[in-house]
Amino acid sequence: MADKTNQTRPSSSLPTVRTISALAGVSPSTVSRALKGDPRISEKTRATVAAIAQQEGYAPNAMARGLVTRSSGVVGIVLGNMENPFYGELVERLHDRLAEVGKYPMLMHIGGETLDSEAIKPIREYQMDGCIIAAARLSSKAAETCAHNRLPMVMINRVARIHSCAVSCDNYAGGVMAGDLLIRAAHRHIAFIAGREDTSTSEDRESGLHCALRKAEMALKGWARGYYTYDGGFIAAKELLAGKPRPDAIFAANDIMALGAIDAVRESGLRVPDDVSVIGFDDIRSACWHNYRLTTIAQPVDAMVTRALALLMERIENPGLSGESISIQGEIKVRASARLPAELVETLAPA
Amino acid sequence: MADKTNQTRPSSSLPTVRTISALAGVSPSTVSRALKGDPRISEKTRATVAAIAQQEGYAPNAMARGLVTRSSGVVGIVLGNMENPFYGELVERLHDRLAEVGKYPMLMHIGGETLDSEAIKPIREYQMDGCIIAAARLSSKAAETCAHNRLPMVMINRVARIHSCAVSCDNYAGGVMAGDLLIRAAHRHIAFIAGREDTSTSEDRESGLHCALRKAEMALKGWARGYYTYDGGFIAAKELLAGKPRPDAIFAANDIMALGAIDAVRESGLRVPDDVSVIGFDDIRSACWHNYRLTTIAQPVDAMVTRALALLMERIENPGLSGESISIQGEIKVRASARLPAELVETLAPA
DNA sequence: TCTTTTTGTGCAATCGTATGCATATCGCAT
DNA sequence: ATGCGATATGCATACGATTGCACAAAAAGA
Repeated sequence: MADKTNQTRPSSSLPTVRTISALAGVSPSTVSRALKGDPRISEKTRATVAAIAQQEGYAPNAMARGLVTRSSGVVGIVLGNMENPFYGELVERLHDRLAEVGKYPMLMHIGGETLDSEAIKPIREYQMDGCIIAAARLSSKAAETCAHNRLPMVMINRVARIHSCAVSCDNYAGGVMAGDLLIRAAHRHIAFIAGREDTSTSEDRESGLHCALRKAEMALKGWARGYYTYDGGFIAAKELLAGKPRPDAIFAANDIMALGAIDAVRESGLRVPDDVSVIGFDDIRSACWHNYRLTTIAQPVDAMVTRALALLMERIENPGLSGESISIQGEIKVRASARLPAELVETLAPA
Repeated sequence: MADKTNQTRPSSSLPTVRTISALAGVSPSTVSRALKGDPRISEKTRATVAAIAQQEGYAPNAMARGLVTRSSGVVGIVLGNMENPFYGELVERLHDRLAEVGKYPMLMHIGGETLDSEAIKPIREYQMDGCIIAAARLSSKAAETCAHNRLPMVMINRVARIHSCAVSCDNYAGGVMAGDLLIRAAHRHIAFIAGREDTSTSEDRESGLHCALRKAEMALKGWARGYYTYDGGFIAAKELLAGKPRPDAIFAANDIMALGAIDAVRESGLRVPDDVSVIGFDDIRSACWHNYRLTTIAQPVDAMVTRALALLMERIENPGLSGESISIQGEIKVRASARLPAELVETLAPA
């Protein structure tokens, strides 16, 4: 009489709760409860079920589970252009942290100019639990889309303009640090290389620089857009170096532009930092390559990822929570691409 | 009497086939068929249903669909260490191509030394349709796991040692090209910087180099391991340069090691390519930075991705297909980091 | 011995979509 | 009028796990 409920599937299929329940002589519901540690199940049953599940190589079907629990366990990661290796590093850590809380990352890439509905289709189809937006550009649009779908979302490396969550490095403070260092090193003609239009990261870093300049009663002596790319930074620096007076320091809104700027300075027959100091932002791996030794503001990636996921998880559990912005202080990494202030030189000299 | 089947859900929930079917006055099955273009549904009905679905912002639930079709639409991408920006570029294109065929990428990262069961859990839980392995290391283990789960899989940038699919650049031919170029440029002391242990990419590139050397009746004059990292390449090059006779050319198994090598050469007070030529492999973005202008073998990433996905899709549709290895010819990018052969110089001189 | 409580399991419905099969409707030839 | 093939649609079930509720068995109390 148990034939109907206990029929085991042909062994070609993967084991299901029913396979396990039949083998353990209990009901499917007991198997389900035992496997997730429901306290109502006796220790003995739990052990039996666990052993059989292990032996049969059972893995619960996430789709079936998601269907009934209304939680897919999938978190979307929206990425823009991957030219900047910073995002690769970010993704790597996001993945690892997500895995710790049992979520899995599905990649979404918005490469082009537009955020078409095609790109965000998976967030609805897969009933994503939440979304992390790590694209500097188009992130407001992506955020709107998430909000519209009532999807918990947190932006990373971007401040919230609309009602939403965001975690970023304190870009303004970073800009101030960079500016201060340059000013203390007696630079008089400081220029800035901006990222793409409408990116708060670039704007805030620039504002910080302006703040530092203002305190020293100085003004920005050059400005060019580098579009967050190496080539953009190179061209922007070339342009700045052709200006009069020629800048003696360049602060770029991110590291790859700064590296491009260093190469431009050198190609112009000038030396870094003797003739022109260069400071970047991010502290990507290549920033500490021997050829560059880029002084830069390091983004606290670990802390940012940790806080971002905390915010996200809170909102997945409680969708009613309101938006929250966190900005974390970065750390200036003093390397060789920027001239040192006299007082620092003295400190370091004895070594 | 239609109350039971036609009850619309509270508007807080997302629309489902039933919502649409109630609004369109047809059955859920008709909605399902209409939306996926089943020819049995009349044009009129299809139009009505499509319009309502559009208006209600309906998106089919991928989990429910996956449950019944036994196909999740999810393809796993197994990544190793992301230090090499090559993988970032690869992932970007993989995503875009997958989207074209209606598959979505879920990231799996195997950072550590071991490929623990935790890392591959999602492939079973999410009933992935297939898997792309883009990790140089541990890929055999990952492949074994896939095979064990009867999961269609293709390795990329890695040749198949076991019964499975793989798409790679023709690493051997690339090694030959690099070797030939160096030999034709009259280099006499050629050294090699290897990647990590047990990676076919590194071994095949080295074999190609050896082949070229043999043809010219020469022998390798230096060998060091660079572990596929910038620092590794730097240290390896330092070591090679300290050897006697000092190499006048270095071929590194990938670009970041080559960049490290260039920096090491320069830090040793030597010039590239005047004193030492350097050739890399991959053609990552930073290879064409002005400071390096690295001569390298460009991997045909687009073609590799295209072929890899074709293989994968074939095997998703027909799991019985046997393993297949594809290797695609790379292209040598002649830049400034390697001295040019006399005949090439003449060709280029007039320009 | 008979309740009452506690503890452990099972039943059955549910999530949203897909699909084999039955059926209704129509046109058209017999 | 009857039968037949097309064409278009609905019914019912399956996919696999979860969970509210009912219920059985054992333990505790009267």
